[in-house]
Amino acid sequence: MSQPLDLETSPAERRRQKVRGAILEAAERVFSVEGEAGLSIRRLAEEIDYSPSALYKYFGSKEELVDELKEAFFGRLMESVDRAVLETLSFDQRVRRCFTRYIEVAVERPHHYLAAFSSLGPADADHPPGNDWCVFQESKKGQAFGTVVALVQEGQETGVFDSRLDPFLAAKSLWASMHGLAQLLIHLPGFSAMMPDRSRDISIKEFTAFHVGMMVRSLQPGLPAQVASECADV
Amino acid sequence: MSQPLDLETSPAERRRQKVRGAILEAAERVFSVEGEAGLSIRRLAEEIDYSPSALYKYFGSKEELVDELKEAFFGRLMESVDRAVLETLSFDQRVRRCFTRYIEVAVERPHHYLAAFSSLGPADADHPPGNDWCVFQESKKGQAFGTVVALVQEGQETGVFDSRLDPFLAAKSLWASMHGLAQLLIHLPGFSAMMPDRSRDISIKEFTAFHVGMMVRSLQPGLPAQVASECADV
DNA sequence: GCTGGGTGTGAACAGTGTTCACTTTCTAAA
DNA sequence: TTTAGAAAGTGAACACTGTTCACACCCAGC
Repeated sequence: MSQPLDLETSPAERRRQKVRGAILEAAERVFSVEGEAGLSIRRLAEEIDYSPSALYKYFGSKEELVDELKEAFFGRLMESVDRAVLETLSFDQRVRRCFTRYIEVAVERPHHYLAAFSSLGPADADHPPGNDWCVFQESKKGQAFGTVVALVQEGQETGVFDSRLDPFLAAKSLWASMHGLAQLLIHLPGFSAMMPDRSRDISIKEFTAFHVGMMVRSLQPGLPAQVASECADV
Repeated sequence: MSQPLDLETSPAERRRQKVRGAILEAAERVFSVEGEAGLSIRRLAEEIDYSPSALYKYFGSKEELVDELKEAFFGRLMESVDRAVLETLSFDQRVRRCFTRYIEVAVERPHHYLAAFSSLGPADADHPPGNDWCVFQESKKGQAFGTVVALVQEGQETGVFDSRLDPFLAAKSLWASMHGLAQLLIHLPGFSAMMPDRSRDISIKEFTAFHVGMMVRSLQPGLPAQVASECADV
């Protein structure tokens, strides 16, 4: 799209990238609206006026193509969260903004978000043990997670978060809570509004603020000892 | 299976239910291991020695069949959680047990859990507004949710939970947190074990306990006023 | 100009869910 | 008991899907 037209590449290569880009662009367009279900090789081929088999000269498989969309989405997600971290706000506001952004991006592009987390299905059963953390840390998912860990640690150093909590465990817990809300907001239409008394409607924005508030509460110090110890002790 | 052989039904009807049961049984068997992806009408037909088209005399579509599996799963999930609520334990233990069970059941049958929450996809865009809560409350999902609301209210009445929190909002937040952990545990193999220092491995059980602990923390009273108000105020 | 490798294509394969005309089987009424 | 009709079961087909492969094409480098 706005790539700094590489002068090193040959015309043939540039032409190839042009077609590749067109495929990805069409895929992105379809995927945004209909998700992976509505994305078929034949439809994509039709959309860019090529034969279905031509696409296999550019992508090894449909999965490979979709993976590229997911990767690009992760980039946007991380960038959006990181931007929130860098804003000059109070720590409390920064934390809240960070979590809120995550939810916002997920809800804005529901198909992307869902696909991104359905990649590693239960199909690959028992994963190869060992350098899980290493490969994770280098991925975009891992980088985003690192941001959360740093945020927790900052809070602990300044005393607004309970320093007895393991920052990594806490970050994973926070991630789970965020992920859960994003999933429910996407899958259950009207999840946020769903209330027994109809007196007031609760928007996604409002419920997200509440949920983020609960997440922040869970990190705060000054709780009765008997409970706090049970929680911190894994 | 162990249905109290209804004497009211005709032999034909009983025979029909037998075949229907065989289909569901085969479907359950395949679905448990391979999920919806591995479940095909033709394969199911093969497994019960019928022709593929015969299944359509028992189920309107594949989706209808899978829905029945999901519904049955929800029954087991709710039953399992309800059993935890009824155990004679301290309130704190009861709450923890309840949430933990939810995660356990989800992880035990990952394909069922995932399918159960991918039913209402973003496909049905803007849902018909109105009696959301009513239809929800009557569903099995809704009943399970009601259990959580009651639990929160009990905690508030006995003073262990912050009474300023809206019990319905809190319950939804808790549900989101549970759901998120279940999803991540299923989708990201080794999510619980994933830690930077390899000194100790963290099992699913251990991390679940920690996460549930965080959830309980978020409900507790006695927090600094300025934060608590922000949280309670949606 | 020729040659070779990358580009594009149509046909085909093995799947999928689903439908439909058709036969068989069993049930219930005459 | 015979018979009409509903229910059960079937094979072939339709419209899809992802993917492969032999073939034609076109364009760059010799």
